[in-house]
Amino acid sequence: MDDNIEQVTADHLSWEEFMPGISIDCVIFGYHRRELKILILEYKKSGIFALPGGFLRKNEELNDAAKRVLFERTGLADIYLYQFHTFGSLKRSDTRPMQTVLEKNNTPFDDGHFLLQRFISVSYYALVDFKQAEPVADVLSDSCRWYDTDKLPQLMLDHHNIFEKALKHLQINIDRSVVGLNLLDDTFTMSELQNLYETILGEKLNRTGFHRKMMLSGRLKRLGKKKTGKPHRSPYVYRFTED
Amino acid sequence: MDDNIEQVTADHLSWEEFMPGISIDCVIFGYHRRELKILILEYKKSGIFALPGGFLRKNEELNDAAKRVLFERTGLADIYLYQFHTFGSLKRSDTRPMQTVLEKNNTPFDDGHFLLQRFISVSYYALVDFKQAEPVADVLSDSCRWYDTDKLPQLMLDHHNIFEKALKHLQINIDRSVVGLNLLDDTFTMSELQNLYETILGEKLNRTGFHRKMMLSGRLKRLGKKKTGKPHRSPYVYRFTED
DNA sequence: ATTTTATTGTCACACTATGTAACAATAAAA
DNA sequence: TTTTATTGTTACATAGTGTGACAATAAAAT
Repeated sequence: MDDNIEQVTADHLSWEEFMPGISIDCVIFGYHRRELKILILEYKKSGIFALPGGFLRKNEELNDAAKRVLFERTGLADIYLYQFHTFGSLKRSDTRPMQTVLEKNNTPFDDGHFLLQRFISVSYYALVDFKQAEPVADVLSDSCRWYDTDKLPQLMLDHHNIFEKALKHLQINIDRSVVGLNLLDDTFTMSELQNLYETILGEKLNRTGFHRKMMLSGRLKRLGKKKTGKPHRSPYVYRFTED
Repeated sequence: MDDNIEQVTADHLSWEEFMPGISIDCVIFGYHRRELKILILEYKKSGIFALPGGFLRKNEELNDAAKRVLFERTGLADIYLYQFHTFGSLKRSDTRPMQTVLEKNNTPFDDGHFLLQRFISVSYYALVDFKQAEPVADVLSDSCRWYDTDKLPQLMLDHHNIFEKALKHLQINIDRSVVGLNLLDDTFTMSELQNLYETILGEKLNRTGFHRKMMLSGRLKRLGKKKTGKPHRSPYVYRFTED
């Protein structure tokens, strides 16, 4: 990354590099200890929470812009990304939260400031390895942190709608091995995979049926046994085959 | 509609009413005589074909803009519309086709003309009653006509990609009764419904299995018998129940 | 009036997928 | 050696789907 938001905000003319009116928002999913998590930014001293986002450069592919946002917030490249919807409600035009953010940052602005436009948000969800990601706040933010999806703070504008729609798409796509591949460790037990499913779907699944379905799918390769140190039969570990 | 494109093109300042860089494209599906069709515009004297599209007014809901485009091209309101993807490839930035269109229309323009920007296209597909729609060309076009989806002309920019992605989404959504409801007459025979499925999916389906699945779905109400005037048993006619 | 024709509605059977309970295997603690 | 909790597997019932067979029928052909 040879540019960053700090340079951009320091020089208002730099906003000229971006397409006006188009923003990119990312629902970045991680998974740890039976909890589904997403990354949330907190703007400085404002108590305003938002999904990580960014803008589209005038000579940049739309999907590349989403990858760039991902990289800037997590340090990770080659992330699974899926564009699931574009949000264009007029309710998104409320500029008060962003005015508050700019004030708290002591950033001078007028009504025509780039960040105070109406934005159409092209939204992606991403699947990342919770352990590998290193969340980084942007210049306007104090923090970029993981939040359990069942304990989210109140989010700016329609960002909670965006999250809910992303989760619905994730639930529909759960049977693609890319979901387990990106949210779990490289190898895992059948119980760990079932726990992931149950967390994402928000419901208990039958153990026998789940086991059979996964084995018949042909997407899992059984490796050795795993020592759990617990007083019962030790489970096999599995890995996803490429598909 | 109290505005139209004629007024807009006559007065360059009117482009100020629209969000820059954002366009809306519609894949408008119809069905007639076992053929799936979409509406295609032909720009005046240029041999350039394109999907019907439009732009987003600064104070307009994104979905309302799509409805407006639909109404302008078909005269129909209350159409089934589904936003399926947003296209933002740099390949869309090639302004030569639109320059040709403007030249053929004897419209003076410079490099900064509204229509010669890079546009991000928010794309919808629509399902309309082929018999009720009355296709209307816009000012830049000679015609707005139905084309069989298996005999499409070469389309501008990435419009063929857009069509293909719309068709994939239609195929995935085919089991929602809204598809049959909007593409068939109010009442229909089982064969007519099966023909629609086969046309959309591009494959033959088993008659017995199709019949059974439809009846078990609970989405069909059997009405009376239909006189076909043909030398064999006459079929029942059905109607979709609301869901 | 009877037979022929093509299509429709339904049934029967096989096969697959899924929900559920039961039971044996097992690793470590008791 | 027994107990405990979890895992892997099997068995059976139920639901869904693919396929062929056959009777019902509306109008044309005889």
